[in-house]
Amino acid sequence: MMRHDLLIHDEQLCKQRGVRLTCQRRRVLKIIMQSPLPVGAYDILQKMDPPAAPPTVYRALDFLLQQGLIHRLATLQAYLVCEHPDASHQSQFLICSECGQVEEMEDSNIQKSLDLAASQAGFSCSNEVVEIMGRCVQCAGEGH
Amino acid sequence: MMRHDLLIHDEQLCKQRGVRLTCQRRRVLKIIMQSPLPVGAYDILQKMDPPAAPPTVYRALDFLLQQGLIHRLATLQAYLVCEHPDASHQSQFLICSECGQVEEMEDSNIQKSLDLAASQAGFSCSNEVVEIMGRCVQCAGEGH
DNA sequence: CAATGTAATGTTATAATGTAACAATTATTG
DNA sequence: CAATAATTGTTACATTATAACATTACATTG
Ligand SMILES: [Zn+2]
Ligand SMILES: [Zn+2]
Ligand SMILES: [Zn+2]
Ligand SMILES: [Zn+2]
Repeated sequence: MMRHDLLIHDEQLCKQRGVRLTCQRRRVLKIIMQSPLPVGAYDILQKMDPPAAPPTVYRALDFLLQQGLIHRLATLQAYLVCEHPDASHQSQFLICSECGQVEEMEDSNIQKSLDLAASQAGFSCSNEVVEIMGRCVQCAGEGH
Repeated sequence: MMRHDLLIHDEQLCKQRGVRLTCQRRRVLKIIMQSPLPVGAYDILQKMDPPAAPPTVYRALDFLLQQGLIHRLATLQAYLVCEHPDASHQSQFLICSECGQVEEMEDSNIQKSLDLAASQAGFSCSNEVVEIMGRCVQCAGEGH
């Protein structure tokens, strides 16, 4: 279920940026990529083979977040790959409470409405968290 | 700095709804109201006098959240009073990274854009988390 | 290459947030 | 009052994340 092309893409991206996608960082990234659902830091930790300690995982996560290769869901305290890691972007997430699937959106209308409301309040945004919980189209289709 | 009228309002609201704003729940609510900034569960715990154990605080928080008397900020893992607890509502929060102040908004444009994007994806929302980090108008004004 | 400085990792311990499970108590109802 | 339900007390533990310091790998430059 992993997209190998995405990993290669991320590697090239890091090379272009002059940052190092080291062994540990790549291992963590691969674990996240191989998961069909967002994974917690300790889920990743368990899948580390050979084993690792929490700081190793969290450092890798920090790096991957900084490089925009993954996102963190604040409501789930879990991590998932970014599908469009080329440019820095603000995403919105649709999180299905039933199957756990998450869809990453980049909706410009949402973006505009957020920026407008913030600027009207004199607020200058640095980061926007939008996480919508509910039922995805598949789960909603399967009856109540 | 606490709004006593809000506490009275919340008490009446609970009475109307036939739910019990018990002693422990009121103590937790008052602690949150008295704090100028969002408070963590363990901050509340420390302020409980006479002392209490974590489950006591979390149960009270669960109740207050269910009744809509407080909100939880997923990004901060902290709690703050709702200023308009009368009707169930979706809020958006402006969180200042500098001073920690949080402003609760109920922006209908944001609401609409979220609902539209979700429905276009066939997604039925149950709960929406919108937390915008940045600098508030005061802190942005104070130079650099 | 050797010396040096920087970046990354290893390791141990601990902090911070939240919950499970069951007993005891209090409030409500018939 | 007896029975029931709701709330609270208590202990222990689960989960998520970080601090602090030692060690290793990498890069730079003389
Ligand atoms: Zn993305
Ligand atoms: Zn689903
Ligand atoms: Zn509110
Ligand atoms: Zn501020």
